[in-house]
Amino acid sequence: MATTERDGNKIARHLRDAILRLQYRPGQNLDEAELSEALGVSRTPVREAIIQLVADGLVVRDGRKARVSPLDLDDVPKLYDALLISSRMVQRLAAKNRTEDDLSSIKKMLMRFENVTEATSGVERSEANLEFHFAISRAAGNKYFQAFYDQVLIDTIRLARVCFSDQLSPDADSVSSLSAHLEETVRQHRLILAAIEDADVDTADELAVLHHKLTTERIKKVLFSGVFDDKQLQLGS
Amino acid sequence: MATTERDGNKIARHLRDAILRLQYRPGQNLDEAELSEALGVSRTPVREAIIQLVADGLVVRDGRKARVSPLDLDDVPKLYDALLISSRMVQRLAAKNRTEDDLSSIKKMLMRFENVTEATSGVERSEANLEFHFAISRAAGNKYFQAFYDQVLIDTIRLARVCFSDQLSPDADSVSSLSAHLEETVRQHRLILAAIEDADVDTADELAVLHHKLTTERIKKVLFSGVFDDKQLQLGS
DNA sequence: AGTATCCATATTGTATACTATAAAGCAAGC
DNA sequence: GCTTGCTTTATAGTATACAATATGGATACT
Repeated sequence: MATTERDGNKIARHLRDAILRLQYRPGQNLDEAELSEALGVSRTPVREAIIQLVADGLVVRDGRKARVSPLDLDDVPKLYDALLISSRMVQRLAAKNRTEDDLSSIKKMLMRFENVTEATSGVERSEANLEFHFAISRAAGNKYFQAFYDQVLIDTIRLARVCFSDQLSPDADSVSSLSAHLEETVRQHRLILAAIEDADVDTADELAVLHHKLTTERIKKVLFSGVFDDKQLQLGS
Repeated sequence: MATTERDGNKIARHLRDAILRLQYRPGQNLDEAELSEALGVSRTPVREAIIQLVADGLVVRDGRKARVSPLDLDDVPKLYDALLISSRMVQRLAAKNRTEDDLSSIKKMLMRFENVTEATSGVERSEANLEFHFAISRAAGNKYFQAFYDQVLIDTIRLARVCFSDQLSPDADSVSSLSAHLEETVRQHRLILAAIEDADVDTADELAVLHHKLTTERIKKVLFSGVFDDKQLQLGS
Protein backbone atom coordinates (compact mmCIF):
# COMPACT_ATOMS: atom_id res chain seq x y z
CA MET A 1 0.00 0.00 0.00
CA ALA A 2 1.14 3.31 -0.90
CA THR A 3 0.20 4.50 2.51
CA THR A 4 1.46 7.80 3.70
CA GLU A 5 2.91 8.84 0.43
CA ARG A 6 2.76 12.57 0.38
CA ASP A 7 0.18 12.63 -2.29
CA GLY A 8 -0.51 15.74 -4.22
CA ASN A 9 -4.21 15.33 -3.61
CA LYS A 10 -5.14 18.26 -1.46
CA ILE A 11 -8.55 17.11 -0.47
CA ALA A 12 -7.57 13.51 0.29
CA ARG A 13 -4.95 14.97 2.60
CA HIS A 14 -7.50 17.15 4.27
CA LEU A 15 -9.86 14.25 4.82
CA ARG A 16 -7.06 12.03 6.07
CA ASP A 17 -5.96 14.64 8.58
CA ALA A 18 -9.52 15.24 9.69
CA ILE A 19 -10.05 11.52 10.24
CA LEU A 20 -6.77 11.09 12.10
CA ARG A 21 -7.65 14.07 14.27
CA LEU A 22 -11.03 12.51 15.01
CA GLN A 23 -12.81 15.49 13.51
CA TYR A 24 -14.62 12.81 11.61
CA ARG A 25 -15.26 10.13 14.17
CA PRO A 26 -14.84 6.41 13.57
CA GLY A 27 -18.03 4.96 12.17
CA GLN A 28 -19.28 8.30 10.92
CA ASN A 29 -21.00 8.31 7.58
CA LEU A 30 -19.30 10.26 4.81
CA ASP A 31 -21.86 11.97 2.61
CA GLU A 32 -20.35 12.96 -0.70
CA ALA A 33 -22.64 15.91 -1.35
CA GLU A 34 -22.18 17.21 2.16
CA LEU A 35 -18.41 16.96 2.01
CA SER A 36 -18.19 18.55 -1.42
CA GLU A 37 -20.20 21.50 -0.18
CA ALA A 38 -18.15 21.80 2.98
CA LEU A 39 -14.88 21.73 1.04
CA GLY A 40 -16.08 23.95 -1.77
CA VAL A 41 -15.44 21.47 -4.57
CA SER A 42 -17.64 19.21 -6.61
CA ARG A 43 -18.40 15.61 -5.79
CA THR A 44 -15.87 14.17 -8.21
CA PRO A 45 -12.69 14.99 -6.28
CA VAL A 46 -14.42 14.06 -3.04
CA ARG A 47 -15.28 10.65 -4.44
CA GLU A 48 -11.73 10.16 -5.61
CA ALA A 49 -10.37 11.12 -2.23
CA ILE A 50 -12.70 8.65 -0.56
CA ILE A 51 -11.47 5.89 -2.85
CA GLN A 52 -7.90 6.64 -1.80
CA LEU A 53 -8.83 6.61 1.86
CA VAL A 54 -10.59 3.29 1.45
CA ALA A 55 -7.37 1.91 0.03
CA ASP A 56 -5.48 3.45 2.96
CA GLY A 57 -7.83 1.71 5.35
CA LEU A 58 -9.12 4.90 6.93
CA VAL A 59 -12.52 4.63 5.28
CA VAL A 60 -14.58 1.55 4.83
CA ARG A 61 -17.35 0.78 2.37
CA ASP A 62 -20.64 -0.27 3.85
CA GLY A 63 -22.69 -1.22 0.85
CA ARG A 64 -22.55 1.89 -1.32
CA LYS A 65 -21.98 4.17 1.61
CA ALA A 66 -18.60 5.20 2.94
CA ARG A 67 -17.84 5.42 6.65
CA VAL A 68 -14.81 6.31 8.67
CA SER A 69 -13.24 2.97 9.66
CA PRO A 70 -14.40 1.90 13.06
CA LEU A 71 -11.70 0.86 15.49
CA ASP A 72 -12.65 -2.61 16.51
CA LEU A 73 -11.59 -3.42 20.04
CA ASP A 74 -11.13 -7.05 19.02
CA ASP A 75 -8.43 -5.92 16.62
CA VAL A 76 -6.37 -4.15 19.24
CA PRO A 77 -4.24 -7.18 20.19
CA LYS A 78 -3.68 -7.87 16.49
CA LEU A 79 -2.61 -4.30 15.95
CA TYR A 80 -0.03 -4.57 18.68
CA ASP A 81 1.21 -7.90 17.38
CA ALA A 82 1.75 -6.20 14.05
CA LEU A 83 3.36 -3.19 15.70
CA LEU A 84 5.87 -5.35 17.53
CA ILE A 85 6.96 -7.24 14.44
CA SER A 86 6.88 -4.36 11.99
CA SER A 87 8.76 -1.96 14.23
CA ARG A 88 11.44 -4.54 14.97
CA MET A 89 11.90 -5.29 11.30
CA VAL A 90 11.90 -1.67 10.22
CA GLN A 91 14.35 -0.59 12.89
CA ARG A 92 16.68 -3.45 12.00
CA LEU A 93 16.54 -2.46 8.36
CA ALA A 94 16.96 1.21 9.16
CA ALA A 95 20.06 0.49 11.21
CA LYS A 96 21.44 -1.45 8.27
CA ASN A 97 20.46 0.72 5.34
CA ARG A 98 20.11 4.30 6.56
CA THR A 99 21.80 6.99 4.50
CA GLU A 100 23.09 10.29 5.80
CA ASP A 101 19.93 11.92 4.48
CA ASP A 102 17.82 9.46 6.41
CA LEU A 103 19.75 10.21 9.58
CA SER A 104 19.29 13.94 9.31
CA SER A 105 15.62 13.46 8.59
CA ILE A 106 15.20 11.27 11.65
CA LYS A 107 17.13 13.77 13.76
CA LYS A 108 14.97 16.59 12.56
CA MET A 109 11.82 14.73 13.51
CA LEU A 110 13.27 13.73 16.86
CA MET A 111 13.99 17.37 17.66
CA ARG A 112 10.56 18.42 16.48
CA PHE A 113 9.01 15.91 18.82
CA GLU A 114 11.12 17.09 21.74
CA ASN A 115 10.28 20.72 21.07
CA VAL A 116 6.61 19.95 20.96
CA THR A 117 6.68 17.75 24.02
CA GLU A 118 6.13 20.20 26.84
CA ALA A 119 3.76 22.80 25.67
CA THR A 120 1.44 21.69 22.97
CA SER A 121 -1.60 19.54 22.58
CA GLY A 122 -1.86 15.79 22.34
CA VAL A 123 -2.66 15.92 18.65
CA GLU A 124 0.48 17.84 17.81
CA ARG A 125 2.57 15.54 19.97
CA SER A 126 1.27 12.40 18.34
CA GLU A 127 1.71 13.94 14.90
CA ALA A 128 5.35 14.70 15.65
CA ASN A 129 5.78 11.23 17.10
CA LEU A 130 4.27 9.73 13.96
CA GLU A 131 6.67 11.70 11.75
CA PHE A 132 9.63 10.46 13.76
CA HIS A 133 8.67 6.85 13.18
CA PHE A 134 7.78 7.52 9.53
CA ALA A 135 11.29 8.86 9.04
CA ILE A 136 12.71 5.62 10.40
CA SER A 137 10.33 3.71 8.18
CA ARG A 138 11.68 5.50 5.11
CA ALA A 139 15.22 4.85 6.25
CA ALA A 140 14.56 1.12 6.15
CA GLY A 141 14.68 1.41 2.38
CA ASN A 142 12.20 -1.38 1.71
CA LYS A 143 8.81 -0.31 0.46
CA TYR A 144 7.07 -3.51 1.56
CA PHE A 145 8.14 -3.22 5.17
CA GLN A 146 7.55 0.50 5.01
CA ALA A 147 3.94 0.12 3.87
CA PHE A 148 3.36 -2.50 6.55
CA TYR A 149 4.80 -0.38 9.32
CA ASP A 150 3.17 2.86 8.17
CA GLN A 151 -0.25 1.28 8.18
CA VAL A 152 0.30 -0.08 11.66
CA LEU A 153 1.57 3.28 12.89
CA ILE A 154 -1.46 5.09 11.57
CA ASP A 155 -3.87 2.77 13.31
CA THR A 156 -1.81 2.93 16.48
CA ILE A 157 -2.10 6.69 16.50
CA ARG A 158 -5.81 6.56 15.74
CA LEU A 159 -6.40 4.18 18.60
CA ALA A 160 -4.31 6.26 20.97
CA ARG A 161 -6.20 9.39 20.09
CA VAL A 162 -9.55 7.77 20.67
CA CYS A 163 -8.35 6.40 23.99
CA PHE A 164 -6.90 9.68 25.23
CA SER A 165 -9.48 12.00 23.73
CA ASP A 166 -11.20 12.28 27.09
CA GLN A 167 -8.05 13.74 28.66
CA LEU A 168 -8.96 17.29 27.70
CA SER A 169 -9.22 18.33 31.32
CA PRO A 170 -6.96 15.79 32.93
CA ASP A 171 -6.56 15.32 36.62
CA ALA A 172 -3.25 15.80 38.41
CA ASP A 173 -2.60 12.09 38.43
CA SER A 174 -2.76 11.65 34.67
CA VAL A 175 -0.71 14.79 34.12
CA SER A 176 2.22 13.43 36.09
CA SER A 177 1.76 10.02 34.46
CA LEU A 178 1.82 11.68 31.05
CA SER A 179 4.94 13.65 31.79
CA ALA A 180 6.75 10.51 32.96
CA HIS A 181 5.61 8.75 29.83
CA LEU A 182 6.84 11.53 27.58
CA GLU A 183 10.18 11.63 29.31
CA GLU A 184 10.69 7.92 28.76
CA THR A 185 9.50 8.24 25.15
CA VAL A 186 12.07 10.95 24.47
CA ARG A 187 14.78 8.86 26.10
CA GLN A 188 13.92 5.85 23.95
CA HIS A 189 13.75 7.92 20.79
CA ARG A 190 17.27 9.12 21.41
CA LEU A 191 18.51 5.59 21.96
CA ILE A 192 16.78 4.42 18.79
CA LEU A 193 18.38 7.18 16.76
CA ALA A 194 21.78 6.34 18.26
CA ALA A 195 21.42 2.66 17.42
CA ILE A 196 20.43 3.45 13.86
CA GLU A 197 23.26 5.92 13.51
CA ASP A 198 25.71 3.33 14.85
CA ALA A 199 24.29 0.73 12.47
CA ASP A 200 23.70 -1.39 15.55
CA VAL A 201 21.04 -3.71 14.18
CA ASP A 202 20.45 -5.82 17.26
CA THR A 203 20.14 -2.86 19.59
CA ALA A 204 17.73 -1.18 17.21
CA ASP A 205 15.67 -4.36 17.33
CA GLU A 206 15.73 -4.57 21.12
CA LEU A 207 14.77 -0.92 21.42
CA ALA A 208 11.75 -1.58 19.21
CA VAL A 209 10.66 -4.20 21.71
CA LEU A 210 11.08 -1.75 24.57
CA HIS A 211 9.23 0.99 22.72
CA HIS A 212 6.43 -1.41 21.95
CA LYS A 213 6.20 -2.30 25.60
CA LEU A 214 6.05 1.37 26.59
CA THR A 215 3.26 2.00 24.11
CA THR A 216 1.15 -1.01 24.96
CA GLU A 217 1.39 -0.55 28.71
CA ARG A 218 0.19 2.99 28.45
CA ILE A 219 -2.77 1.94 26.31
CA LYS A 220 -3.54 -0.98 28.62
CA LYS A 221 -3.95 1.40 31.53
CA VAL A 222 -6.72 3.17 29.68
CA LEU A 223 -8.40 0.21 28.04
CA PHE A 224 -8.54 -1.84 31.21
CA SER A 225 -9.15 0.94 33.69
CA GLY A 226 -12.87 0.87 33.13
CA VAL A 227 -12.84 4.57 32.30
CA PHE A 228 -13.59 3.67 28.78
CA ASP A 229 -16.38 1.22 29.27
CA ASP A 230 -19.17 3.64 28.53
CA LYS A 231 -17.38 5.16 25.57
CA GLN A 232 -17.27 2.26 23.21
CA LEU A 233 -19.70 4.00 20.92
CA GLN A 234 -16.97 6.44 20.07
CA LEU A 235 -15.08 3.57 18.53
CA GLY A 236 -17.64 3.34 15.79
CA SER A 237 -20.39 0.83 15.49
CA MET B 1 -3.86 -1.48 2.55
CA ALA B 2 -6.95 -3.07 1.40
CA THR B 3 -5.06 -5.05 -1.16
CA THR B 4 -6.73 -8.00 -2.75
CA GLU B 5 -10.09 -7.36 -1.28
CA ARG B 6 -12.57 -8.66 -3.76
CA ASP B 7 -13.85 -5.23 -4.55
CA GLY B 8 -17.09 -4.77 -6.32
CA ASN B 9 -15.43 -2.49 -8.82
CA LYS B 10 -15.62 -4.39 -12.05
CA ILE B 11 -13.29 -2.27 -14.06
CA ALA B 12 -10.62 -1.99 -11.39
CA ARG B 13 -10.66 -5.79 -11.29
CA HIS B 14 -10.31 -5.97 -15.02
CA LEU B 15 -7.37 -3.59 -15.04
CA ARG B 16 -5.74 -5.39 -12.14
CA ASP B 17 -6.02 -8.73 -13.89
CA ALA B 18 -4.74 -7.27 -17.13
CA ILE B 19 -1.73 -5.79 -15.36
CA LEU B 20 -0.99 -9.00 -13.46
CA ARG B 21 -1.24 -10.94 -16.70
CA LEU B 22 1.17 -8.52 -18.35
CA GLN B 23 -1.43 -7.55 -20.91
CA TYR B 24 -0.49 -4.08 -19.83
CA ARG B 25 3.25 -4.19 -19.48
CA PRO B 26 5.24 -2.66 -16.65
CA GLY B 27 6.04 0.94 -17.47
CA GLN B 28 3.25 1.25 -19.99
CA ASN B 29 1.35 4.50 -20.01
CA LEU B 30 -2.32 4.32 -19.07
CA ASP B 31 -4.35 6.77 -21.13
CA GLU B 32 -7.72 7.45 -19.52
CA ALA B 33 -9.55 8.25 -22.75
CA GLU B 34 -8.08 5.25 -24.51
CA LEU B 35 -8.98 2.89 -21.66
CA SER B 36 -12.48 4.25 -21.31
CA GLU B 37 -13.08 3.69 -24.98
CA ALA B 38 -11.61 0.20 -24.88
CA LEU B 39 -13.75 -0.76 -21.88
CA GLY B 40 -16.89 0.93 -23.12
CA VAL B 41 -17.34 3.22 -20.13
CA SER B 42 -16.70 6.87 -19.51
CA ARG B 43 -13.49 8.29 -18.08
CA THR B 44 -14.88 8.65 -14.58
CA PRO B 45 -14.89 4.97 -13.56
CA VAL B 46 -11.56 4.48 -15.31
CA ARG B 47 -10.04 7.29 -13.26
CA GLU B 48 -11.46 5.81 -10.09
CA ALA B 49 -10.06 2.41 -10.94
CA ILE B 50 -6.64 3.91 -11.60
CA ILE B 51 -6.70 5.60 -8.21
CA GLN B 52 -7.38 2.25 -6.58
CA LEU B 53 -4.59 0.59 -8.49
CA VAL B 54 -2.19 3.34 -7.49
CA ALA B 55 -3.06 2.60 -3.89
CA ASP B 56 -2.54 -1.11 -4.56
CA GLY B 57 0.89 -0.36 -5.95
CA LEU B 58 0.16 -1.74 -9.40
CA VAL B 59 0.06 1.68 -11.02
CA VAL B 60 2.37 4.56 -10.35
CA ARG B 61 1.88 8.27 -10.91
CA ASP B 62 4.45 9.95 -13.08
CA GLY B 63 3.54 13.59 -12.83
CA ARG B 64 -0.06 13.64 -13.95
CA LYS B 65 0.27 10.51 -16.00
CA ALA B 66 -0.37 7.03 -14.75
CA ARG B 67 1.86 4.09 -15.68
CA VAL B 68 1.88 0.43 -14.84
CA SER B 69 4.39 0.06 -12.02
CA PRO B 70 7.79 -0.87 -13.35
CA LEU B 71 9.49 -3.80 -11.68
CA ASP B 72 12.78 -2.43 -10.52
CA LEU B 73 15.52 -5.04 -10.54
CA ASP B 74 17.12 -3.28 -7.59
CA ASP B 75 14.00 -4.04 -5.58
CA VAL B 76 14.12 -7.77 -6.19
CA PRO B 77 16.26 -8.59 -3.16
CA LYS B 78 14.01 -6.37 -1.03
CA LEU B 79 10.96 -8.16 -2.33
CA TYR B 80 12.39 -11.52 -1.33
CA ASP B 81 13.39 -10.20 2.08
CA ALA B 82 9.80 -9.16 2.54
CA LEU B 83 8.52 -12.47 1.20
CA LEU B 84 10.60 -14.45 3.66
CA ILE B 85 9.45 -12.50 6.69
CA SER B 86 5.82 -12.04 5.70
CA SER B 87 5.29 -15.66 4.70
CA ARG B 88 6.85 -16.92 7.92
CA MET B 89 4.68 -14.62 10.02
CA VAL B 90 1.50 -15.38 8.11
CA GLN B 91 2.03 -19.13 8.20
CA ARG B 92 2.74 -19.01 11.92
CA LEU B 93 -0.44 -17.02 12.50
CA ALA B 94 -2.44 -19.24 10.18
CA ALA B 95 -1.33 -22.34 12.07
CA LYS B 96 -2.41 -20.67 15.28
CA ASN B 97 -5.66 -19.01 14.26
CA ARG B 98 -7.13 -20.97 11.35
CA THR B 99 -10.79 -21.86 11.57
CA GLU B 100 -12.42 -24.86 9.93
CA ASP B 101 -13.65 -22.56 7.19
CA ASP B 102 -10.12 -21.36 6.58
CA LEU B 103 -8.90 -24.95 6.34
CA SER B 104 -11.48 -25.94 3.78
CA SER B 105 -10.72 -22.82 1.77
CA ILE B 106 -7.02 -23.60 1.79
CA LYS B 107 -7.71 -27.21 0.83
CA LYS B 108 -9.89 -26.10 -2.04
CA MET B 109 -7.16 -23.85 -3.40
CA LEU B 110 -4.54 -26.54 -2.93
CA MET B 111 -6.59 -28.95 -5.00
CA ARG B 112 -7.25 -26.32 -7.62
CA PHE B 113 -3.53 -25.75 -7.96
CA GLU B 114 -2.83 -29.46 -8.26
CA ASN B 115 -5.52 -29.92 -10.87
CA VAL B 116 -4.15 -27.09 -12.90
CA THR B 117 -0.55 -28.19 -12.56
CA GLU B 118 -0.09 -30.55 -15.46
CA ALA B 119 -2.00 -29.22 -18.34
CA THR B 120 -2.58 -25.53 -18.29
CA SER B 121 -0.66 -22.40 -18.90
CA GLY B 122 1.75 -20.59 -16.65
CA VAL B 123 -0.69 -17.78 -16.00
CA GLU B 124 -3.38 -20.13 -14.72
CA ARG B 125 -0.85 -21.98 -12.60
CA SER B 126 0.43 -18.84 -10.94
CA GLU B 127 -3.10 -17.61 -10.40
CA ALA B 128 -4.01 -20.83 -8.61
CA ASN B 129 -0.79 -20.65 -6.64
CA LEU B 130 -1.59 -17.08 -5.64
CA GLU B 131 -5.05 -18.08 -4.45
CA PHE B 132 -3.58 -20.85 -2.32
CA HIS B 133 -1.32 -18.41 -0.52
CA PHE B 134 -4.09 -15.80 -0.27
CA ALA B 135 -6.22 -18.39 1.49
CA ILE B 136 -3.45 -18.91 4.04
CA SER B 137 -3.13 -15.16 4.37
CA ARG B 138 -6.80 -14.85 5.26
CA ALA B 139 -6.47 -17.71 7.73
CA ALA B 140 -3.87 -15.72 9.64
CA GLY B 141 -6.70 -13.54 10.88
CA ASN B 142 -4.67 -10.36 11.13
CA LYS B 143 -5.41 -7.70 8.55
CA TYR B 144 -2.05 -5.98 8.96
CA PHE B 145 0.00 -9.07 8.24
CA GLN B 146 -2.48 -10.03 5.57
CA ALA B 147 -2.09 -6.75 3.71
CA PHE B 148 1.69 -6.99 4.01
CA TYR B 149 1.83 -10.54 2.69
CA ASP B 150 -0.73 -10.00 -0.06
CA GLN B 151 1.20 -7.07 -1.44
CA VAL B 152 4.39 -9.09 -1.45
CA LEU B 153 2.68 -12.05 -3.10
CA ILE B 154 1.31 -9.88 -5.87
CA ASP B 155 4.70 -8.45 -6.70
CA THR B 156 6.28 -11.89 -6.49
CA ILE B 157 3.82 -13.18 -9.06
CA ARG B 158 4.34 -10.17 -11.28
CA LEU B 159 8.08 -10.63 -11.21
CA ALA B 160 7.80 -14.34 -11.88
CA ARG B 161 5.58 -13.74 -14.86
CA VAL B 162 7.92 -11.22 -16.36
CA CYS B 163 10.84 -13.56 -15.83
CA PHE B 164 9.15 -16.60 -17.34
CA SER B 165 7.20 -14.83 -20.06
CA ASP B 166 9.79 -15.90 -22.60
CA GLN B 167 9.11 -19.58 -21.89
CA LEU B 168 6.30 -19.80 -24.41
CA SER B 169 8.18 -22.29 -26.50
CA PRO B 170 10.45 -23.78 -23.91
CA ASP B 171 13.24 -26.20 -24.62
CA ALA B 172 13.29 -29.73 -23.26
CA ASP B 173 15.63 -28.73 -20.48
CA SER B 174 13.36 -26.08 -18.99
CA VAL B 175 10.35 -28.36 -19.37
CA SER B 176 11.88 -31.01 -17.16
CA SER B 177 13.15 -28.34 -14.77
CA LEU B 178 9.66 -26.91 -14.57
CA SER B 179 8.06 -30.23 -13.91
CA ALA B 180 10.50 -30.96 -11.09
CA HIS B 181 9.79 -27.53 -9.68
CA LEU B 182 6.05 -28.04 -9.79
CA GLU B 183 6.34 -31.42 -8.14
CA GLU B 184 8.30 -29.95 -5.26
CA THR B 185 5.88 -27.03 -5.02
CA VAL B 186 2.95 -29.39 -4.70
CA ARG B 187 4.79 -31.42 -2.09
CA GLN B 188 5.52 -28.30 -0.03
CA HIS B 189 1.97 -27.02 -0.34
CA ARG B 190 0.70 -30.25 1.14
CA LEU B 191 3.14 -30.03 4.02
CA ILE B 192 2.15 -26.43 4.67
CA LEU B 193 -1.51 -27.32 4.76
CA ALA B 194 -0.78 -30.21 7.11
CA ALA B 195 1.21 -27.99 9.47
CA ILE B 196 -1.57 -25.40 9.54
CA GLU B 197 -4.18 -28.08 10.08
CA ASP B 198 -2.13 -29.55 12.94
CA ALA B 199 -1.69 -26.06 14.43
CA ASP B 200 2.04 -26.76 14.27
CA VAL B 201 3.30 -23.21 14.35
CA ASP B 202 7.01 -23.90 14.19
CA THR B 203 6.75 -26.32 11.31
CA ALA B 204 4.57 -23.86 9.40
CA ASP B 205 7.32 -21.31 9.92
CA GLU B 206 10.08 -23.65 8.77
CA LEU B 207 8.08 -24.61 5.70
CA ALA B 208 7.75 -20.95 4.79
CA VAL B 209 11.53 -20.73 4.81
CA LEU B 210 11.78 -23.78 2.56
CA HIS B 211 9.12 -22.46 0.20
CA HIS B 212 10.90 -19.14 0.02
CA LYS B 213 14.10 -20.94 -0.85
CA LEU B 214 12.38 -22.89 -3.60
CA THR B 215 10.92 -19.71 -5.06
CA THR B 216 14.08 -17.64 -4.95
CA GLU B 217 16.31 -20.33 -6.37
CA ARG B 218 14.07 -20.75 -9.34
CA ILE B 219 14.03 -17.02 -9.99
CA LYS B 220 17.78 -16.78 -9.50
CA LYS B 221 18.33 -19.26 -12.30
CA VAL B 222 16.57 -16.94 -14.68
CA LEU B 223 17.83 -13.62 -13.42
CA PHE B 224 21.45 -14.70 -13.35
CA SER B 225 21.46 -16.92 -16.40
CA GLY B 226 21.99 -14.00 -18.73
CA VAL B 227 18.91 -14.93 -20.69
CA PHE B 228 17.29 -11.87 -19.39
CA ASP B 229 20.01 -9.34 -20.02
CA ASP B 230 18.56 -8.01 -23.22
CA LYS B 231 15.05 -7.93 -21.87
CA GLN B 232 15.31 -5.36 -19.17
CA LEU B 233 13.14 -3.00 -21.14
CA GLN B 234 10.24 -5.31 -20.44
CA LEU B 235 10.62 -4.49 -16.78
CA GLY B 236 9.57 -0.93 -17.46
CA SER B 237 11.78 2.07 -17.74
C1' DA C 1 -53.03 -4.65 14.01
C1' DG C 2 -49.24 -6.42 11.54
C1' DT C 3 -46.91 -7.20 7.37
C1' DA C 4 -45.88 -6.74 2.72
C1' DT C 5 -45.60 -4.20 -1.45
C1' DC C 6 -45.13 -0.17 -3.97
C1' DC C 7 -43.96 4.46 -4.59
C1' DA C 8 -41.27 8.58 -3.31
C1' DT C 9 -36.94 10.33 -2.22
C1' DA C 10 -32.27 10.55 -1.07
C1' DT C 11 -27.73 9.21 -2.42
C1' DT C 12 -24.45 6.89 -5.05
C1' DG C 13 -22.68 5.69 -9.87
C1' DT C 14 -21.82 7.32 -14.66
C1' DA C 15 -21.43 10.31 -18.58
C1' DT C 16 -20.20 14.50 -20.70
C1' DA C 17 -18.88 19.15 -21.08
C1' DC C 18 -15.62 22.42 -19.68
C1' DT C 19 -11.13 24.18 -17.58
C1' DA C 20 -6.38 24.09 -16.25
C1' DT C 21 -1.97 22.50 -17.08
C1' DA C 22 1.92 20.37 -18.87
C1' DA C 23 4.48 18.86 -22.90
C1' DA C 24 5.88 19.47 -27.65
C1' DG C 25 6.87 22.01 -31.66
C1' DC C 26 7.90 26.09 -34.03
C1' DA C 27 9.80 30.51 -34.49
C1' DA C 28 12.78 34.14 -33.43
C1' DG C 29 16.77 35.96 -31.36
C1' DC C 30 21.40 35.36 -29.70
C1' DG D 1 23.14 26.50 -35.25
C1' DC D 2 21.65 26.27 -30.77
C1' DT D 3 18.90 27.88 -27.24
C1' DT D 4 14.95 30.05 -25.38
C1' DG D 5 10.35 31.52 -25.18
C1' DC D 6 5.75 31.45 -26.99
C1' DT D 7 1.90 29.05 -29.01
C1' DT D 8 -0.55 25.06 -29.79
C1' DT D 9 -2.32 20.74 -28.60
C1' DA D 10 -3.08 16.84 -26.00
C1' DT D 11 -4.42 15.05 -21.57
C1' DA D 12 -5.50 15.25 -16.83
C1' DG D 13 -8.64 17.62 -13.37
C1' DT D 14 -13.26 19.45 -12.18
C1' DA D 15 -18.08 20.48 -12.44
C1' DT D 16 -22.65 19.34 -13.48
C1' DA D 17 -26.34 16.84 -15.34
C1' DC D 18 -28.39 12.45 -15.61
C1' DA D 19 -29.30 7.42 -14.42
C1' DA D 20 -29.64 3.65 -11.34
C1' DT D 21 -30.40 1.86 -6.97
C1' DA D 22 -31.26 1.44 -2.32
C1' DT D 23 -34.00 2.96 1.59
C1' DG D 24 -37.86 4.51 4.19
C1' DG D 25 -42.53 5.47 4.62
C1' DA D 26 -47.26 5.03 3.58
C1' DT D 27 -51.11 2.48 2.22
C1' DA D 28 -53.65 -1.49 1.44
C1' DC D 29 -54.57 -6.12 2.22
C1' DT D 30 -54.60 -10.14 5.15
